[in-house]
Order: sequence, then C-alpha cells, then structure tokens
Amino acid sequence: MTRQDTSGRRTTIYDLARLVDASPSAVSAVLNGTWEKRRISRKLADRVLEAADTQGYARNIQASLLRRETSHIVGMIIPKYDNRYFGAIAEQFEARARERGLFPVITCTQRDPDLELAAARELIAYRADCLVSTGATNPDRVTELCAAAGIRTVNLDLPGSDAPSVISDNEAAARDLTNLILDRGRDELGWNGPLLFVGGRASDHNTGARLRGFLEAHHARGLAVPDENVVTCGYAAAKAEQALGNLASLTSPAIFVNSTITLEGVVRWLDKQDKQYRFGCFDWDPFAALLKENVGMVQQDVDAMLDETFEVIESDDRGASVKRIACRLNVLNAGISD
Amino acid sequence: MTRQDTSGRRTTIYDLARLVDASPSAVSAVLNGTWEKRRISRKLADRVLEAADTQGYARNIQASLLRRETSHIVGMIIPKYDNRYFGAIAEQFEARARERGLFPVITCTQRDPDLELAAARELIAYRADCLVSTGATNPDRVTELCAAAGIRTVNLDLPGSDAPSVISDNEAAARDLTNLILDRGRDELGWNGPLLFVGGRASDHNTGARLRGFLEAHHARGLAVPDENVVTCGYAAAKAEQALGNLASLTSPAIFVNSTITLEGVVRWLDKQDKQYRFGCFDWDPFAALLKENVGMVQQDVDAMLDETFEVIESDDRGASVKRIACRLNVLNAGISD
DNA sequence: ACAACTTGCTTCATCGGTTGTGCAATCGTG
DNA sequence: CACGATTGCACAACCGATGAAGCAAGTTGT
Repeated sequence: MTRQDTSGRRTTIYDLARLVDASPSAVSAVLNGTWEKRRISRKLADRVLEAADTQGYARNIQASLLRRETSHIVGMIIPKYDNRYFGAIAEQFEARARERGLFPVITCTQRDPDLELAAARELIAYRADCLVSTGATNPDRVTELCAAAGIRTVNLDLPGSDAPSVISDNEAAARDLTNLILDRGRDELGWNGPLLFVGGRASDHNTGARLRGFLEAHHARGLAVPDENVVTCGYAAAKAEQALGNLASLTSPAIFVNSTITLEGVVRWLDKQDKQYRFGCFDWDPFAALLKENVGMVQQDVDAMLDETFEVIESDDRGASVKRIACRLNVLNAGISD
Repeated sequence: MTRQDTSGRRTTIYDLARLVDASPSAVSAVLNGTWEKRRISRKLADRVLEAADTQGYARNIQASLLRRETSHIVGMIIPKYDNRYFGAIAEQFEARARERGLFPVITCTQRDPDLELAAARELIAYRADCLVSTGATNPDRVTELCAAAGIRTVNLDLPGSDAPSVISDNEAAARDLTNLILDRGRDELGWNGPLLFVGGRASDHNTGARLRGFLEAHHARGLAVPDENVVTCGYAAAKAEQALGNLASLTSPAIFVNSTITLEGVVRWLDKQDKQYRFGCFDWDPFAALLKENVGMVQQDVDAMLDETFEVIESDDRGASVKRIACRLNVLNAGISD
C-alpha cells in the first residue's frame, strides 16, 4: 500500500479513472458492484480494483449517500452504557445491524430529555433510515420528530404511543420474582410479611408494571402491602441508601430491588445493619449474583428483544403495537443458609 | 410543526428558498449562521428561520460535509461494552466530543482483528477527522490505514508504535495492588508466600506490564515466583475457571486477578473450594467490590485518560509518544476478618 | 451631480459518486 | 454482405449545501 502522491487530497474515482484510462462512471460501477449489470468487462474491472487497492481508495460515503435514496444508517439512542443491560443492548444492536449490511450509530443520552431530542435531530440530519429509541424519557416526541422527516422509529425497553414498541414483560417477571423472594424469605428467614420494594420512579412505565406484578403476587397470598413498603426513590444508588436510612426501621428483611444501580445503594446500606436479610433484583449482573443474600435476578432477554426489534424494522408495522418479551428468572444461592 | 406536504421528499434549502422567495444560498447562509458575515438582512433571516421551523427542516449533512473540508466526526473503535471500564470510556468519549461540537461514532469490534479494520475503513469512508482506537489488537495496522487517508489516530488503553498512545500506568498500579494483596494475605490468612496471578494473555502489552509490576513487588520482598503461579489463560471467565481446575492444588490462597471478566470465573471456582482466600483485581466493578474476600481493586482513571486523549487530538503530536496515566487503588474490606 | 462605498442579495461552479441514456464497435445470422 | 442484436463503455444530469464573485439599488462625500 503506497500512500497517495497527491498529498492532502484523498483519492477519488476521478483519479482512478485517469489512472486506468477509463471514465469515472465505469470506475464507480466497478467499485459499487454494479459493474456486471452495467456490462463492464472483467478486464477493466480488474484494473480498476487493483488501482483502487494500490491507491488506498476509500469511497466518499457523503457523496454516495447524497445521490442515493437510502443511507443504510440505523440510529439508536440509549440512556447509559454503564450497566450490563444497556451494554448488551448496544452490542447486540451493532452486531445485528452489521449482519444486515447497515451502519449502526449509537448515541448515549445520559437520561437527558434535551439530549435525546438533539441526538434524534442529529441522526435525522445524517438521513438515518430508522431510529431505535431505547429507554427514552419521551419516546413520543422523538417519534414525532422522526415522522416529520420520514424516518421510522421503534421504541425499545420503554413503550411509546405513536410507534411500535418492544419491551420486557415486566409485570409477569416481577410477579415471579416477588413469589421467589416471598418463598425464600419464609424458608430462610421465617418471614411471612410483605416485602419492601425499593427503587425507580412511580411515574415510570416499567416501575409501574413491576409494581403491579409485585402487588399481584402479594394479593394472591392474601397479603396487604402498606404504602411505606414501596420506596420509589429513583434509581440512583445514593438515593436508595438515603431513602432506606430515612425509614424508621427495616420494615421487612426481604426486599425487591428494582435495578442493579439501586442495588448498589441497598447492599451498602444493608451491610451496615446487623440483621439477616434476603433480596431479589429486577436486573442481571454477574457479580451481584455472587452475593450470598441474593435469591434471584431477573434477566431481560436482550437477544429476543433485538431480534424482535429488527423484525419490526423490516416489517411495515407503523402502528403503536407493543411486543412483550418474556424475561428469565435466575434463581440464586438456593440451598445455602447461614 | 406541520408535516411537510411534498410527501416522501424531505425539505431542502431549495424548498425554503421558494417559500420565502429568496435564493438557496441566502437560505444556506441563514441556516448555517454565516448570514451576518454575508450581509443578509435580519428580516430575511427571520423569515427563513420561521419557514425552516414550520417545515421541520433538517440540514442534509451528507451534502454539507461533501462540500466542506472537515467532517467534525470523531470515531472510536472499542472491543466491548460489557464492563464498566469500556462502558465508561465510551460514555466519556461521547460527552467530550459533544462538548466540542464534534459528532462521535463508536463502533464495537468484539476483539476481532478483521472487524477492527473493517470498522476503521468504514470510519475513513465517513471522512472522520480522527480515530481513537481503544484496546485494539493491532493498533498499528489501524494507524496505517488511517494515515493513508490522512486521518490522525490515537491509541487508547493499548499502545501502538506509529501514533500517540494514552494508557494506564499498569506496572505501577500492579506493583501497588500486589503489595496490598501480600500485606492482607499475611495479616488475614497468615500467608507469606508468592501470590497466584490469573488471567490475560502473556503476549498482551497490558498483561506484560502488570506481570512486571507483580514480579517487582515480589522481588522487593525477596520472594521468588514459580512459573506455575502465573496463569495467563486469557481473559474469559470460563477459561480461568477451567485453568484453576487444572492446577494440582490451590498453590496460593491469595490471588492477583487480571480483570473483572476473569474474576467472574475465579470467584465461581473459589466458592466451590473449601478454603479461605483473598484476592485483588486489576479493574473496578461496584458489585465485585462488595465481595468480602476482595482486598482491593485498581480503578483506571477514565476521566484523566480521555482528557489526555482529546488534548493529544487537539495538539500536533503525531509521534509515537506514550502518556501513562496513574490508576487509583481502592482498598476494600479493610479491618474485617472472618 | 457624480464618483466611491455600502447594503443586500443572486448566480454559478463545486464537492464525489450514481445512473439513465446513448453510441460505436463487434458479433451473429440468413 | 446487410441487418439486427449484443457488448463495452462514455456522457451528462443529478443529489443538496456552500461560498467566491458579481451586480443592482441605495447612501455618503465633495
């Protein structure tokens, strides 16, 4: 590979055309694979390809996309990369996009509604073919922006009302997790009372669905859940630690934790108490799974969610359908007691 | 916001020009902020801006970039998103790029050398202004590709020999961590012997540097480290679990673990043994920090690394300089004994 | 009243590919 | 050998935004 001679300027199809003594359009056809259809001889094609190789030619996508109708760019906005769930979503999204010959662009919006819209606008400017908005605080606003630009959107993790959504079946999984914690609390601590629910915001769709599952499981056992047992103090670890500190006493030694972020604060606080406890968590983390007091973690099925997401993208579904994906409940530390 | 009427086609400056009865270049000047310099009246500017707003105009970046010299795109290739370290790097990179008005594009390459090169080629095609290659298996090959296209590169986390690199001071941090584990092993287990080193590949630059620090700390205490105490079995958790299983016996109850991924396997294996043990880990994870046997974790200074990275990008440094960033050693569970 | 500026625009070429259309040369057929 | 068909390519019009150059109308100075 020799560096190009015309220093500064990058090699273009016009340079290659001059080199192999052909027209730019022939070069273009060879380089984008349409040369057989356009009846370019194999001889010329070979010459072009060799010249492109030795010159280190790289197609100017800007120019290419400007002329073509579709960009093959698929955008994703995602709140954070800092936990396994969103990390896995980002990775799987990329892998699936690449498999399909698409160019994935992922933007992390820090749970900031303004950043979400700015990111969406930017992806529109890049003429993305579609946009997946993951855990967006205001998915409908994003959909509105995109619709105006003719870009289809899919809501992932958090549903919207103007575009198809793919979400976990939070309610069912929360019901199962609640039952597991109740059973293990009874068997391992002799505690039959209602659980404590910690983390999330009550206004948040997913927290709402999980809370419903949590309450259903209690009702099915004839257990009432007092209001003070539901501590929706936000997701942040510090908030949870503080909120627990504000409780007069630990009303329940068995706890339903709404996310791994929250769990960090919960465990820090519990460790300072001098009581036995058990918890389960709605989210998966391999190290959290190693904690002895952890009876189970809900693992959302990221593979299935992204398969479904791309299926929706490739379908004509433009309505506000909601696909609910079942979660996996990992039962932990069974048969261990202290 | 009314959806555009000319269904299908997106609004262009030509549409706006017709609407406000002006020329496309005037509209362009208004929309890219150069209108005062180009002596467009405020009256016309306001009319253009209003039309752009009601039409939901979004500039076609492809066309814009094609004409301009610089893309303001900064690329990053990164191996994985699935641990806190790389997750934090991706987030911080995005935040800093945005602060500077740049457009970050991050690509996850799954530690696959071919994918790395493909991703670099793609970013070259998008005319990125620069490329940060993080933890690349072959950073010099990426640099070579980029250099041919006139794109500058910076190596992050893993150094290369053809472009500036920003890396952690692995050797010093490994020395400190080794000393901590040796001290705590002595105090808490009464073990004075050499530690076990688990994880990583010996050919890997960072593992090499950490191994050096590990050995220096031992030498300083007059301790010899037998070859079988160094288990560089790769990073994967399953590999580590298997490699430990192959040891005739646990030669040392105090262990230096080379990464959190490896640690998952190590802890799974140790839990099945019926022995007391202690470990320290070169990497940070909040839940791993809660494990009682963990005496300390090295936390790489992602903030400082990315500050330095952008400083290098903005400087004229094109040589193969290497900036080493000090790590933080988090001492854990001190004063607890079982 | 006329030259010299200033103001506020418009015109047009350009960035690098893509693609419909056209045309000369070669081939096949009766 | 004449005629249509096929092969192999070149031409030129785009895609949408940008900015240098230019130009008409209004303003200022003498």
